Amino acid sequence: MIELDDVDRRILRELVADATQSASALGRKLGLSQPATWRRVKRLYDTGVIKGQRMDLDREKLGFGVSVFLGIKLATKGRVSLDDFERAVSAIPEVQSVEHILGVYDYRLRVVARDISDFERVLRRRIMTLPGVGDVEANVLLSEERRPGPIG
Amino acid sequence: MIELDDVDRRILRELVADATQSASALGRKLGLSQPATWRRVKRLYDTGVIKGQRMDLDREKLGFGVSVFLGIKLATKGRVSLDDFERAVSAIPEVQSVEHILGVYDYRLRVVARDISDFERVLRRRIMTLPGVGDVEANVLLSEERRPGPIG
DNA sequence: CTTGAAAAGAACTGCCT
DNA sequence: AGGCAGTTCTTTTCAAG
Repeated sequence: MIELDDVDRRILRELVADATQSASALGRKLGLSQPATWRRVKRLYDTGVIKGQRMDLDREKLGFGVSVFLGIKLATKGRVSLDDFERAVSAIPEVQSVEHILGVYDYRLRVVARDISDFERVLRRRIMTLPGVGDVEANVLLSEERRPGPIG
Repeated sequence: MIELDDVDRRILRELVADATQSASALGRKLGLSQPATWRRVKRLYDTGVIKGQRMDLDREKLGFGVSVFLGIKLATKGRVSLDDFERAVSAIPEVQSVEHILGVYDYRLRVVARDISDFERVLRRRIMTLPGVGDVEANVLLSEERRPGPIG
């Protein structure tokens, strides 16, 4: 874990709100010069606090209007089973995220599809044929809100 | 839904892999000039296919090593109940995402905390006191893999 | 930390094919 | 659509206080 001062946290909060602003614009808000701000941002990248930047795409405009969350229980849960499952699931392009979890289910997948019948195809041909799959629970995404989350 | 040609899809695939690359670097890979590439990227922003860029922070390095997914059923489900719930949940800083879903649960929350006892505090003081909360299911995140998802 | 400056590169504009 | 040339802005790295 990395020690951050108050200025670093304000920088992170600003960048989470708008990732595209320049070091000089950022410095103006914080009362810092452009080089000082730039060095701090670079340090946040170098220490790994900032892992990078992700494109935020509109999946609906790309023709993928359906997102479904799947909770999956494995029938067998040895180390090999987990590795096999993860390797197989990584080959499915419709899977947007794979979360290994501890609780009622073993994995949570976020799957996107063009429509419900396209989702049925993915479910039957891709998901249900994954190695070791047991119970599957599905929840269809209606709407979502992303929030910045705590910084410090 | 928006019509994209093959070049646009290659641009999106490149940008999903690395959101920070410049228009000239992108153009070199595609055999396009810098202005031509830039105009295409701008058009992807203007049409809303690219919604923006998000900072990808390392929550562990920020001291928030615990992520938990909560499935929540509401006891009462009128329109007012949903609005009340969403408004109240938006005021909790530890909540990273709020997903309104259709299925076994009504909402799925992603909650981050410093450790398990910190998570217990959030759960008891913040989550369980939300208006209309019925059943709650919890899954602790062990590891996750994000994948690009389908473009076209 | 600051200011100032300089060089490189990226973003943006207008014009022409 | 795409390319070329040019302008403006940001990034990145200095030196000096």
